[in-house]
Parts: sequence; structure tokens; C-alpha cells
Amino acid sequence: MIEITLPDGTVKEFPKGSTPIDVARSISEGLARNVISANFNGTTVETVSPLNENGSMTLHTWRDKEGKKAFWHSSSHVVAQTLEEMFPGIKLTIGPAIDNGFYYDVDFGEHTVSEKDFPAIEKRALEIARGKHEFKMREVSKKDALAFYQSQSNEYKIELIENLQDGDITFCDHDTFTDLCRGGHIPNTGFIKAIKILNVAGAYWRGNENNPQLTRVYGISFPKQKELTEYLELIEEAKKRDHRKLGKELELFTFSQKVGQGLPLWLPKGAALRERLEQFLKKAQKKAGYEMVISPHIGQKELYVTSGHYAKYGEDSFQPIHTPKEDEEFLLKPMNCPHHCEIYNSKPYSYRELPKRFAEFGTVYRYEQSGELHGLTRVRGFTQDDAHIFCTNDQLDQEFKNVIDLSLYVLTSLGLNNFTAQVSVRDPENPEKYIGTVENWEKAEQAIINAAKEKDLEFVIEEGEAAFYGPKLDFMVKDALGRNWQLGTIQVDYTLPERFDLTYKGSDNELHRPVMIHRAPFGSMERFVALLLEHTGGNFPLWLIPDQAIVLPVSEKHEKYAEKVLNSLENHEIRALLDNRNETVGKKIREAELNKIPYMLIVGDKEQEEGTVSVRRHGGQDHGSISLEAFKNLIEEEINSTLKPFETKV
RNA sequence: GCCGAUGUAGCUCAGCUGGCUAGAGCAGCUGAUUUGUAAUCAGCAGGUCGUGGGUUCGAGUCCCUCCAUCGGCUCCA
Repeated sequence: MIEITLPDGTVKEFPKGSTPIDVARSISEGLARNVISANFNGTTVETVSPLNENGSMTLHTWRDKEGKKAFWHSSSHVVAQTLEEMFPGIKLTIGPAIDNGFYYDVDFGEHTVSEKDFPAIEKRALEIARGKHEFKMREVSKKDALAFYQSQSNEYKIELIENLQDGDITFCDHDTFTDLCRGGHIPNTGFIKAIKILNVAGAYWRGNENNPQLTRVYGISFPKQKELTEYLELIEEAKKRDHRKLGKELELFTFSQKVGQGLPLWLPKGAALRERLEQFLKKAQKKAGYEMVISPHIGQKELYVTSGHYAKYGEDSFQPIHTPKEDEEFLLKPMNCPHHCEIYNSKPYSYRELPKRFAEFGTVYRYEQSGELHGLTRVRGFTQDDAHIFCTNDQLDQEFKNVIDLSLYVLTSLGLNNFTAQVSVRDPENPEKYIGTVENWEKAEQAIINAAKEKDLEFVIEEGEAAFYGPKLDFMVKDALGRNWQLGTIQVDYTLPERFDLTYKGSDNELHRPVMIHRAPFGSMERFVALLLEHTGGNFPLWLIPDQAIVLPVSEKHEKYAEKVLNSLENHEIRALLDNRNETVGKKIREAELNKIPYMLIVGDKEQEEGTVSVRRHGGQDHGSISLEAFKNLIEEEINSTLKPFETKV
């Protein structure tokens, strides 16, 4: 007998050789039917593999993340089998589960696969699934594994196997299909009731652009057809929140081929919205002891050679600007830090004056690869809500924590509560990607981790995601389709102060090197507005939205009164429009709804007589006829309930 | 930059296997209507079919170049 410990702590005895499904059956028949994946002593095991020792077990169904992973991974096997049948001679590489579905990277050789092939692939894959073929794992010697893939001339699998230890190699068989696989499958293919091939895309072998490019086939599968339908509907709904679509509809920003790709043009409503965001942050920053500075949009090439940016990005940047004078070169500024270092350098500092906190809404230009540009989230010209804090080593910890507070204030004030905090550190494999001493890197990484811990911030550590000059704490937010974007960032930097020879006079009357914190709570105005659009669907908080109210006169007779109302709103600093077109009230309401204007003020005979406005909230809620004073209070209350002032200890 | 797809009026889209002066709805303009909580009616105007080239008697439709956009990959100071 063996003892199995379940997640709730209970221990049950089973005959040696029992399977996770047997364990599930001991709990309930229903669970036994639904269990599709299991974890034994911390590793994923097959639901049908015999257990021969004591241990702790977690069972997974479609409802949890691990279950979905097994489900989608298994589906990738079925799709791979289908592709191999339909396109003989292709070379399979890897096919993992992802957050939403799975993919398989395939070298299609002579074949091409396109959207037209999807229905046929889906049909055949489902046929295979219906066969209820069991997934069976078996151990294979390294020699046999290599021989298997040599017979298929599959250099990719051979490369994978060569990096594995003999004895650790397993194959998974189902139906006629065999794949190199470390396991984690559903019991059989019959659980898969719906399969959708979503798209194909290029992907480099092992993620390296010097390697051959494979075709990545993305798909998703479900245990019920209905769930697939619902998923596809969800995607359609999400597309309606696409910031590119909303930005156009709400007249916030645009792009022009003539101006150039990746160079956003902010329209009046968008510019006003952005201005409001900037004011919001400036107010908080003032409280937090920042001083505003301004620096030019270009700088001498030497400036970026000093900072190290030129060596790192010079070739891939906008190329230098030349002047009538020979040998004179300027670069469009790709970041503000070197300028701020020189601002710091404009005078000597005593330790008593630190920290210095220089803030600037600095517009920068980066020549992003054309294929990377994406709406307002990835552009070539953008404005960072940048600031650089110059402080002593002793102040670093507190300063960093203060910046975390400010960043959290920004995110939560705007309702972006579903962020992930990510500590981005060096890639230990590629030290040549970074500048600065190992000692300083360790100090900087430790400072960030300590501050994040002290702030009780839940965070993940990502290796290789650091900036080339220092580690950072990033706040990641997902867009409507679930893609992760970096918004706020806080970075600790010991390197630039060295390179720019920044100093301060300490209490010991000696010169010391300050530490530098780079930070941007929004990240960039462009990306922040984009994510905010996708999260709110264009229904911005009242304090931020371009037009807060619109006055809708019932007929021409009420135009005078409507103008009076508008005037009064303006006097109360309520941003309002007047729709005095010769249209029906129904139509004006419809358009105001489509334009997502929060409050519609309908004025007709009744309101004119009583000196009131009939208030309709976006979405249809009726506040009835109330006085302008009451409406003003309504707006004020709503704003005060969402926009709290920044509290700080500084 | 790479792989794949897309590009017709301000917007959303139709235009079958190449064949008369390229269509619709919305938006716009003009006029009528004077409207009470998500579309009043009529008329008018609007496109060198992303760009340049080619094939053809004939190209929105087929082929090539470039540009832009979309989905990924790589990159992201």
C-alpha cells in the first residue's frame, strides 16, 4: 500500500500501482470523470500512470489552470498529428500550452499553410479526438530517440534530445502519433470536443532571429462546443475595446502616413485628456518633492556616447542630425536621463540638498522596428512622465519605496488594479549585454527586491528583462486581448552617475557618488492612454473624460435656455457640449450614447419653466429633472469619490 | 527586420470565376419637419479601388515592387 496526501491534508491509502484517476474515484465518481491532469510530489504526472510511492497529490480538472494546460498541451499533439498527415514530410519542433490555447512550431518545408487550410485541419483534428485515443508515455533511450528522429531528418527534435540526459527521455504515443514529450496529458483525446485553429505566424527556432524561421500554428480547444463559441464571442467583444478603434471613434488621436508610421497625432480631445493626466501627476509629484525641469529634443552625439546609449542603440536609432558645420552631430533624444544628469551637474551639491528629484514630461524618439509598431502602445515618438532622483546610498531605500507609493497611487486612481509587479534583473547567461560593475548590479537588484518586499508588493522576478544599465521594477497591465504591456517603471542605476561623474559633498567633506532612480509611473502618455482606453472601453473617469455632459434641447424653442444651461455649466467648470442641431431628441441621445458622454441634460418646456435639467446618465439611468445646482453636486461627488489626493510622508 | 494576412467614399462594408459611366448604410451638405430619453423624411454631393509597374482588346478583380495596417516572432534605453 502507498499513502497519498491530498491538498486538504487528508491521507488515504491505496494499493501500489493505483493511478491518479483511482485517487479521484475515491473522492467521487464525478471527479474521476472530470480529472484531466495530476500533480504528484510537485511534478506533473499522467492521470493514468501508476503510483508506486507515498506522496502528495493535487488533481486538476478543466476548471483550473493546470487542467487547462494539460488539455491544451494534449490538443497540440492532436493538431501536430493532423498537420503531419495533411502535410507529409514536415518537421515538428515544440508545441506547448499557453495562457489561452496552444501552439505548435513547425518547419513546413515546401508546404505553406494559410487560413484556408484551417477548416480542414480543425475537421480532421476533431475526427482524431473523437477516437478517444489514450495518451501513453514511455521511456526511450537517448540512442533510440535520436534514431527515431534521424529517420525523419528532424534536426530540431535531434537538437532537443541532444540536450537531454539519457534516462530522462520520454515519448508520448496516441493513435498513430508519437512525439518527444515530458508528459502532462489528459487521459485520452475524447475530452477534446472543439478545436479552433486561430492563426499562423512566423517564429524563430529557439527564439533566436539568427535561426531558421518556423511556422507557429496557434489553436485553442475546449471540452464543450459551447465554450468555444463563448470564447470567440469574448474575443469579438474585446476587439470592440481596442484602443485604436476607440481612439478614432472618440477623436482622441490619429496617425498619418505622411507624418510617418509610429508618430501619433493627438487630436484636441486627446490632447486635453492627456493634459489632464499630466496635471494629475504633476500635482502628486509636487507633494512628493519633485521639481519640474525642461530639456531639448536633441542632444550632441557625445552626450549619448557618454551615457553608453550610443554604443548600445546607435546603429538602430534615428540616425544623427548633421548641421552646416562639419563633424557636428546631434541625436534625437531617445531618453531623458543624460539630459537630467547634466542638469544635476550644473552645480555642486551638498548631501544636505539630496535627494534631488527632477521631473519632466519628456518626448523621446526611438526607431522601433517597423513590425513592432502597434497603435499607441508601441510608437516611435512618445512622451515619458520621466523623473530622475539623485540621492545618497542611505536614502535609496526610502526613495524607492516612495516611488512605489506614487506608482500605485497612479494605477489605482485610474482603476488599473489588475497589474503585475515584475522585478527585471540581469540575464546571468549574457553578462555582455550590460554595463557597470557586478558589485553595483547586485546592490541595485537587492535594493529593488528589498523595497518591493517592504512594501508588501507581490512580484515576479524576470531574468534578462533589466535595462542595460540597471535592474527595474515594472508594472505590467494587460490589454483587452490579454497581452501584457509595461506601464510604470522604477529603475536603480549606479552606472550613469559614474559615467557622468555626478558627485555631492558628504558630511565627511569628501566627494561621493549619488545613486540615481529613473522612474515613470505612467510609463509613457501614449501607452498609458491606450491601456486606459482598453480597460474603460472609453468610459473614462468623470474627472478625465473629454466631455462630461451634453445639453440636448428638445426643440428650437429651447435653444436659448439650453445656451444658458451650457453657460452655467462652463462657469462651474463642467466640460459640456450643446447639441442644437435640428434633430429629434432620440437621435441626439443616441449619438451622445455612442460618444460615451457621461451625462445628457435634456431641456424642454418643463425644464425651461422650472429652471431645471432632465439628467440621463450614459447607459440609460434616469436622474429625473433636477436643478443645475443639484447636477453640479452630482458631478462633484462622483469626481471626489474616484479621485483622491496623493498622501505622502515627504 | 522576419513569417502570414489585409488595403474600395470620413466610417463600416458589397463588388462572383477580369467585361457597360464602381455600389449601400452611416457621417456630411441642402430642404422639409419643431421634435421628450438609443436612428424623422426627401434630395444632393462624395472614390484616379494604398503606390508604382506589368499581363490583357479590357484590371477594383491576375502578376511583381514599394508603402501602410493587422496577427505573431525578434526587439523594447
